[in-house]
Amino acid sequence: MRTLRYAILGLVDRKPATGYDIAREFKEKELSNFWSARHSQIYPELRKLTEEGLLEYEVEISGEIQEKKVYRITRRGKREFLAWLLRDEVMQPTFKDRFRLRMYFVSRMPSADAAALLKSQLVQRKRKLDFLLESQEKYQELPEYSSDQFGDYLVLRGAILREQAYVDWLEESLRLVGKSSQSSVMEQKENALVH
Amino acid sequence: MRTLRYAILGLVDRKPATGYDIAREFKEKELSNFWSARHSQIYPELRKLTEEGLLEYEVEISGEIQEKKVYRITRRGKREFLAWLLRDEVMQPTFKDRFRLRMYFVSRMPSADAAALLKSQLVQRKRKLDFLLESQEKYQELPEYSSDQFGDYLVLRGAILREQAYVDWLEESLRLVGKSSQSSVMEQKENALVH
DNA sequence: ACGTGCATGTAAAGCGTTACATGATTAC
DNA sequence: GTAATCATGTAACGCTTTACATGCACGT
Repeated sequence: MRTLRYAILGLVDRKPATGYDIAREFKEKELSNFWSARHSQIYPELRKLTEEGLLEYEVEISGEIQEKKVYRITRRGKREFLAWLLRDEVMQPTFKDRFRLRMYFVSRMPSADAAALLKSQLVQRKRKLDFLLESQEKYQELPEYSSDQFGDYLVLRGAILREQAYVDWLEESLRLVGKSSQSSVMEQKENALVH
Repeated sequence: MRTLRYAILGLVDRKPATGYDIAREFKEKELSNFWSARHSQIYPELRKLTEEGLLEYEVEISGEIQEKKVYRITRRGKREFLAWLLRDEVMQPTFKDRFRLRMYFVSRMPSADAAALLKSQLVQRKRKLDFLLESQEKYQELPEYSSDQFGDYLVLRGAILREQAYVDWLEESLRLVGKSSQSSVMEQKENALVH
């Protein structure tokens, strides 16, 4: 699929960058909500892209000695990136999610443990959602289509809707675990042991 | 992380199964919304789990000759699975999504192409959502906590909320692309070329 | 007889994480 | 001086997909 390749091309197309810059985008920025890679994957990919003539770099000096390679996209790079960008793809059937997998097996654990796991996720997801909602405040009005901010805004909205749905699901699940386990035979036994 | 290992343990714990059965769960069932694997990964994993004493199998004959290995979970397998199930994990920071990555770079493509890509995804996601909503109709009432159906129901609800949020995001994005590009300079040039 | 589904495996290549490795710059 | 950040790489290992490979069972 070579997705990382195109993610890097796109980032460098937005703005010339070093490998370190790219790693930071994947770690801290909006982008990290739907793609990421470590520097150990990025540096070899930058090299490959340069060898293929899709990127080129200039060496800059920061301070006295330290060199950094600032990559720019080439005309061929732009062309290949645009071709990828316009490809209409079938949707990914599976978004792997370990927590959902655990919940699939929820009946194998005592309902108190299920509730604890759900609450822990809920705290984390809510924190994430709050952070995203704060980021949204930077946008007082809709950015112009042709600016990079427009893409930033679209995917930020996507992340917010996604996290909100996750939070809704966790809260609903917590309610259902409470409701369903109250009446269950298994739980009556558990309660009998506790009281 | 060895997630596949535990997914398989859990499935076999729910119900004795062959490798083929497991592959089918990952391909067609609710489970496929948040985890999957191909038979080429499943068969070696089943072998490893058997060698480690977490699974065991009996050979059954279907028809005259064809053998199939029906796996059951062992007591040690149950113990290890439960230990995994109760582990409280930090949330995955990134759910990789190629389509969102494309939209991050939306300003690099003409807005007509962006709209076309969004519409294509929308059709696919709506179809998926409809399928999930249909599946939900099977549940006339909340399954009992201790039944496998309870987990099925929880993750089905999760999938529905997730897909609904995706659909909402796509529709909102389509509106924003229309709105923002109407007034943009770039788009006026595009229109000038068309008319 | 033929096609679809059942059933099980291996091999190669690609993708991704963790760990190994090194050194400069900057702010306190 | 020292800690955090900037900066670039490689190696080993694990996970995942695609392709290669084989054969039986069942319905029409």
